Amino acid sequence: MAAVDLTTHPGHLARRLQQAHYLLWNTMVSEEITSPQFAVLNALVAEPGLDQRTVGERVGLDRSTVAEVISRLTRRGLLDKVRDPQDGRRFLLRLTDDGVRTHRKLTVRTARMNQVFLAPLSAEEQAVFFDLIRRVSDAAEGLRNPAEPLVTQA
Amino acid sequence: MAAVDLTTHPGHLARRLQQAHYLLWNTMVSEEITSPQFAVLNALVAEPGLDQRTVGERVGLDRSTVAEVISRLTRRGLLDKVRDPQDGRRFLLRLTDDGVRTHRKLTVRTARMNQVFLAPLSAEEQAVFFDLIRRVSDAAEGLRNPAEPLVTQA
DNA sequence: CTTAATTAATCAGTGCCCTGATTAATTCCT
DNA sequence: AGGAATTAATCAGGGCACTGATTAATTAAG
Repeated sequence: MAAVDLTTHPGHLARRLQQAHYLLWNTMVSEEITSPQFAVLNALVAEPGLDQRTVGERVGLDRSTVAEVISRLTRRGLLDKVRDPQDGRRFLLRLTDDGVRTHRKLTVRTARMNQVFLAPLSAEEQAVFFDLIRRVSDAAEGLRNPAEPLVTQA
Repeated sequence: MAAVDLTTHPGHLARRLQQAHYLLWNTMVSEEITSPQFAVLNALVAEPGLDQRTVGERVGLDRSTVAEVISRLTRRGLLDKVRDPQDGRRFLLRLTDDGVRTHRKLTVRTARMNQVFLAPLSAEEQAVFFDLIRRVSDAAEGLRNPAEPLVTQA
């Protein structure tokens, strides 16, 4: 008697969009390496020697999740982890040769998948799609981290 | 040397969007009931007495996930599960009074949250946002379930 | 210099999401 | 009617995502 139309709820749509992407990734890119794992590989191609926390920051993974993803990639021999001699809390991360090869291979497939995924939209629509999603995400992210919590005292 | 810009990858954006939504939901709607759980409650407000599989279909959850979500809602006393006398494989699902109350309460908060979430977009942009995401999701969904798998023989 | 605050990483706990295999009930076909 | 396919639900197993608590190393402050 008071049910709501979920197709007008951005959260519901976001979840469906991600599910759709997950499926397509699985069939067109890889069943072994997931999209977040690829994101980590990519971050380390761009900036070899990052520590775990920073990688998480780059790709949008929290400390716990990034630890799990990295442990899987390490287990598969795609990246190496060495203690930072300058700061014993950190581990420095670096792709192995196999990791670099894997990243290269998946980069190609990912590009193809993105084309298929976005095929229902025209080029202009794709640009709008990116812009709108980015703006909404960034704004929500901003609510989370109040840039500078101005004087919060009585 | 060949890193890719993830902000042009729809999958990456979809994941970030969902994370942003998750955070906002947690702070503005509920820390107990999740968005998928609300979706299930909502489906049962609309159509009391659905079975588990159909609920999953309505809200976009696969058989395993819907089972987990329903078991949590049952544990919290928000819904009842009774074996269908007509078909002993099915369980018929129905909200408890508490479930109905919870749904009503969260509906209000969810509406507020959606406003905040979409605030960075104008009304027209919001409409476009929904349209584009729906079209991409539906198309990808379609790739998954070939409507009628026309003669697939040699 | 030594204690206190901070920071990187890990761990425990909860929940979502998918696949492939299994079990139990029903339906279809001969 | 009786065996074969189908179907609803469950289970096992892997992966993503978040929070709160803990541990170890570093930095800041007295």
